[in-house]
Order: sequence, then structure tokens, then C-alpha cells
Amino acid sequence: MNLVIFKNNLRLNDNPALYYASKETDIIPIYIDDNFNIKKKIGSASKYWLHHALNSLNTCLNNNLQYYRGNSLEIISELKSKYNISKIFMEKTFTPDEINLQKKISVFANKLGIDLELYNCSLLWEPKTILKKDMTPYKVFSPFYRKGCLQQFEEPDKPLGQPNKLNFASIENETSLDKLDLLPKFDWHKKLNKHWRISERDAMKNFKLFIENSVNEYKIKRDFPYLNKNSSMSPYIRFGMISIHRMWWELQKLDYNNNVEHYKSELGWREFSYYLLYHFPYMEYDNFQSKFDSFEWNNSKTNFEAWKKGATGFPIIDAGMKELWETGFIHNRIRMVVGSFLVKNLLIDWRKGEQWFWDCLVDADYASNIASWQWVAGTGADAAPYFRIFNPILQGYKFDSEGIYTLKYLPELKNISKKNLQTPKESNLKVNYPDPIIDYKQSRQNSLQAYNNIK
DNA sequence: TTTTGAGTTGTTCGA
DNA sequence: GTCGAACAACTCAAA
Repeated sequence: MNLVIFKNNLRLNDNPALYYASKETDIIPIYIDDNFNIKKKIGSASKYWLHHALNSLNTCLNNNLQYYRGNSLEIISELKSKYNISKIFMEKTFTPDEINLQKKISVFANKLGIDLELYNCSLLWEPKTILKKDMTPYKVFSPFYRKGCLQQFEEPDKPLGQPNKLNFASIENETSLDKLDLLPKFDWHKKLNKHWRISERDAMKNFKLFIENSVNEYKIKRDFPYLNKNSSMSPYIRFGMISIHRMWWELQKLDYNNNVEHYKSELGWREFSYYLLYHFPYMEYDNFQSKFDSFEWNNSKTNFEAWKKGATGFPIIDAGMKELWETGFIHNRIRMVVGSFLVKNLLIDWRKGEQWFWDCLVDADYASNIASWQWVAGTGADAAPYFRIFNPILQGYKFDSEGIYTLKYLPELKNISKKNLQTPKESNLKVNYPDPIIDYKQSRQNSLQAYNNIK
């Protein structure tokens, strides 16, 4: 029989590891929470999502999914001692700890006399295959994507569809999802149920709706948080509830236009994040550009707390942080605005923001989270220049002129005129809303100065 | 080796 | 009110 190890590809459709495993013989599908080899634990919101994603996957597998926690090697060894396992089918992994674990499993399986078959289920282009002519990795997005991915390298794999038939090995069904303790005792997570349908079928449905209703207006409308014209595919992609290859080829079928190309390039950014982390693993903890190592962060505790709670006194920031708390998600533009504010106005280390997002986002992605925070902070590859500082008041008026998004999360401002919505304290009305925690103009000057110092 | 052109998402100031 | 320049050079990629 074949062991199928699920990691970040919790689906049946176009899942090469599952597909090829099921062609041969009976399978044992398992999920391992490896708290021995993997240092970084997933965040709270991701745990919530993972719980439901596994539940849904298990249903699709006719309740044959087995759950384990611990050292992958010991778990494999135990299963091998009980059952006649000849092969392991597993997705290729691309993050530092997972790559190490994969190597260990490879050596270990060999010792046990098990074949290990690895399939790329997660990325359109494998990081090690994309290099410049001088055989070093790209550090700028555009040439990476246009030349490295689109022109030079072969097309992404075509999707495989669903396995025709799944034959499950009969084994003692001894594990349960609850053992993984993914849902917290305190039921804060229930509010997230209002916003998300977590299953493979919903992932596909969501994507189809996006293609039908929104992708052709994506380029411009994606910037406005009240329009709902973004795909909202990120958590499904993060947990592999839809195949990125499938998405790519569905997009290829559409008539060529700027909007579709733009959406595809956003998938390209996800590839770029994994690519960077693969080639420059130090960026997980350290600045991609080491000249920032001497940067003096302010790290005020009260300011950080105000940012997390959505009590900065800047409505568009606070609305964003409340959206995060309420839904486990933030609109793309607002992510940039709150990120820029934390790093460039409050001068708080990007790693703090990265941690908070990691804990609160249902789509918290290992590589994208790190690469994007470094991009916002200006410490990353091909990053925003230091003088690009988002003005939260201006951004609020520009991208939420009617205040629909702002008021959705800050209803206490409903009586403030639209003209004053982003500066409620300048209105004559008294509202129960915090004063701005900083003077914006002053903080901008300080920031330019601080960034200037490390040039 | 040298040269050349380009580089996700912005803001402010002054003419 | 509108528009272009400044912000600041620097690194990257490719010829």
C-alpha cells in the first residue's frame, strides 16, 4: 500500500501526489502536525482554517484521513511497522524547515526500504529552475516573472483532474481531528464562520464567480476595498484547496486582456515570494538588504498595541485592523496602508507586523507574509523606496471616498461628514473615537530622517 | 568589463 | 486646480 502525506495541498482535484498514488494500489492518506521538525507554528486564524480544511478533505476521502502529531520520521516508522507500505507520495516543499524535513524523510524512507515520490503541487515554477544567464537568482520581480518564468522556462504543468478511483487501505481508524487541537477553547473563531465557506468545492465556486464577475475589471477595481472585486482566493491557495496550476490554466483559457494578465502577475508575486525565500532563506528572520540591520526601530509598545487593536485614531488604519480581527482577512490595498503606517510612521520593526499578520490572517502564507512585509518596509528585494510613505488620510479619501469600508468597521463615525471622515477630530461632532496617536506630518519627517541615516 | 536602462501599488511642493 | 519634479541614488539585469 501507498502512504499519501498531505501538507499544504488539501484537495483531491489536480493533486499529483494523490493522483499518482491512487493509480497504483491502496492508499493511506495522512496529515502530520510535525511539532518536532518544524519550528514555526501556524497562527491562530490559520489553525481555524486548517481545522475546517482538514475536516472537508476528510469528508472527500470518505473519512479515511488519519491525523498525527509529532516527529514525521517516528510516525512513518510506526506506520511501516504495522502496515505493508511500499511507497510514500508527498508534495515537494519549498520553505526552509520543510526542505530539511523532506531531506530527512528521503534518507529515512530509503533506510526503511520505502520509495519516496515527490511532486510539485504548490508552485507554477520551481524556484531552483529559474535563474539568470549567470546562474544566480533574480532579485527583481519584473525580469523574474517576464523573462524567467514566462519566456525562458516551460509552461506550468497542466492540471490532472481528480483521481478516477480511490482505494483506501483498511487500517485501524484510530486518530481524530480533535487531537490536533486546532480550535481554541475560547470560541472567538466562530465569528469567522460568517465570512468563509471552507471546502474544496467552495474554493472552486469562489474562483468561478471571480472569473465570471470580476476578473475583467480587476486591474482598477481591485484597489477599492468596498467593491469586493478581488478574488479572495488567498486562503484557499494557502492551504492548497485549489490547485494553482488549475487556476493558471483556467485563466489561460480566457481572452487575453490586461485585467487577466494583472491577476496572473499577482500569482507571479506569490511565486516570487517563495522563490526569494528559497534562494535567500536568511530573509525569514533578517532584512533582505543587510544595510537595514543598523536601522533604529522605535518599537513603542503602546503604539503597537493601538495598531493591533485598531485604535490609532486614523480611520482607514483602524478599519483595516478591525477587518483583520473580524474576518481574518484584509483587503490588499489596506494591507499596504496599515503596513506602511506601522513601519514608516510608527517606526516599528516589520517583524512585529509580520508576527501579528501571521497570527490573525486566515491566508497567512509562509513566504508571502515575509516577502510582503519586507517589501512594505523597504528592506526587501525590489522593495518600495523609503520615501514612499502612504498617507492614511489621503488613502482613505482616495480609495474609500464614500466611507463605505471605513464605516463598516467603524460605525461610531457614521454621523461624521464624508469630508471629515478620515480626520474625525477635526469635525465639530464629538464621537467616541481615539485621538491620532501620532502627528502624521511629523512622523513622516522623522521617518525620512531615519531612513536617510542608514543610506 | 562596461554601459545602459529600468525598477508593483506614493506624496508633497511649487510653478 | 493641475502638473511635473523631487524625493536619492542604487542595484539589478542584460546587452
